[in-house]
Amino acid sequence: MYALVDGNNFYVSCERVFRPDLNGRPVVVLSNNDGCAVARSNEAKALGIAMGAPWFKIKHLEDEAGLVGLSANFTLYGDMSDRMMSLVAGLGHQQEIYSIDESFVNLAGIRGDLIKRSHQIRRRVMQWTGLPTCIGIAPTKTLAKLANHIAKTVERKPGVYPEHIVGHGVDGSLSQVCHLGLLDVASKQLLFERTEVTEVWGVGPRIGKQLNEAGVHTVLDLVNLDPATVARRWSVVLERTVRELKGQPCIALDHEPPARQQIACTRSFGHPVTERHEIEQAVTEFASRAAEKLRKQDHRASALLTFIRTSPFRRQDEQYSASMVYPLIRPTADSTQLVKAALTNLARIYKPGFNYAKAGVMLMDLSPASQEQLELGDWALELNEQDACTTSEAERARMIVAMDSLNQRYGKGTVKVASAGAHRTTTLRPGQPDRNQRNWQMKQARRTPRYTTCWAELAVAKG
DNA sequence: TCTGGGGTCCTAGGACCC
DNA sequence: TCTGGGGTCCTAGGACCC
Repeated sequence: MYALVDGNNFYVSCERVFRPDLNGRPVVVLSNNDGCAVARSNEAKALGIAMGAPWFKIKHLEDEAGLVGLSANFTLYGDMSDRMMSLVAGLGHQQEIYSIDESFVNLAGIRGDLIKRSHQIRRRVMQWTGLPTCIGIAPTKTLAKLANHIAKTVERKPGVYPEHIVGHGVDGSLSQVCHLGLLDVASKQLLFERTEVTEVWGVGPRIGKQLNEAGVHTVLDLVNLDPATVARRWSVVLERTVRELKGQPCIALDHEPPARQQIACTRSFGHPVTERHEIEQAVTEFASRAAEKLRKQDHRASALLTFIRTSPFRRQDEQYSASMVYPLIRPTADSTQLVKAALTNLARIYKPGFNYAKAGVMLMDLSPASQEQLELGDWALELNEQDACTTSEAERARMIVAMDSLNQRYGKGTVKVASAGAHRTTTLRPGQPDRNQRNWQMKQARRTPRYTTCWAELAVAKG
């Protein structure tokens, strides 16, 4: 049995903990540059504000309906999330943190009344963090998500589900806590019949539309499909969803999720940017931050992608979008090298005369640092005096660690890479590179010699 | 002149999630 | 004027090899 616990209107609830005056009012939390709504209070949802609605289109509701728009504070939400997650973990023995506001909990081996236990956890989270939550319980993760949806809907929209099933009062009702495992077949069928198929985890707008066209409108319709047919007509992914809805677990709990396979840092500018140096500045920042995330998970990257693009929303503008991958022969987490790579890419794809709206840096082909250490050792042996940098590998490593801890302590961007000198070398990394690296190497060989950078230009930017 | 078939790897693109 | 920022997984098709 699995539980899915999630925070209601999470970002808005976090804000309300410190701004109780916002209770009962329509509130949205806005993305970077106050671009669009990424969280909505129930009151804001009732106004018909969609997820992702651009602020400039809903701003008029400030005057008309008392709507409050808040700029996001993701650091705060992250902290609140950590506290919530540690409390929720007490619900069972294993927890998978699925997103900033959601976690699955494995309830195997937990005896006693799961509903009472869930309500206790909800009360504790509320008492200790001020965050409201809902909990769905079921034999599979997909069903637990569905149960959670039902728990929220019962609370928010009375009348959607038959009253004789969802009940009233706290412990006997499906509001806030919904345990599908305890319901009889007929009741479940009724709930499924009243739930749109697009509410199912794994069914997005596209597949939803296709299902509708095939006459599948409700969860009940989907459950009743034959999995083999679904696999043939749609995909093995949707087949898994159908099986999970039937109660057959196909998606396991990841209580120790694997390290990220890629790391991205991208932003919209908020206003059209044409100046090359402005984009260079942004790309430098993105590469540095991505590198920090990379070191935090103790990995190295073997490739870096830089992209820039104009805004598809500005129809009157000529559109341009380009990206380029920079292969790193020796996997690295060194900010200087990564910034250098990002800027080299940028120089190749940047074209003057366009109104740029967005840029980003992605690190790819990540591998654990431990593996890298060995390779680093081998590589260092091959360095001859000509190739050697002014600082040693060990010094560089110490500097990176110092940089990260300063940034962590005094805030993002306290210390950053300002510029980098490049020294051409042609040393190739020995050992057995994996397939991707070999591929990168081949491409690299056709393109440019490798750059090694020095740490002489590390600059303190703030304070 | 006739022009296989199976396997693997890689990439791009599409779908989904929050 | 102003339209988020992350991620994952799967599949189809091309390139290449034997």
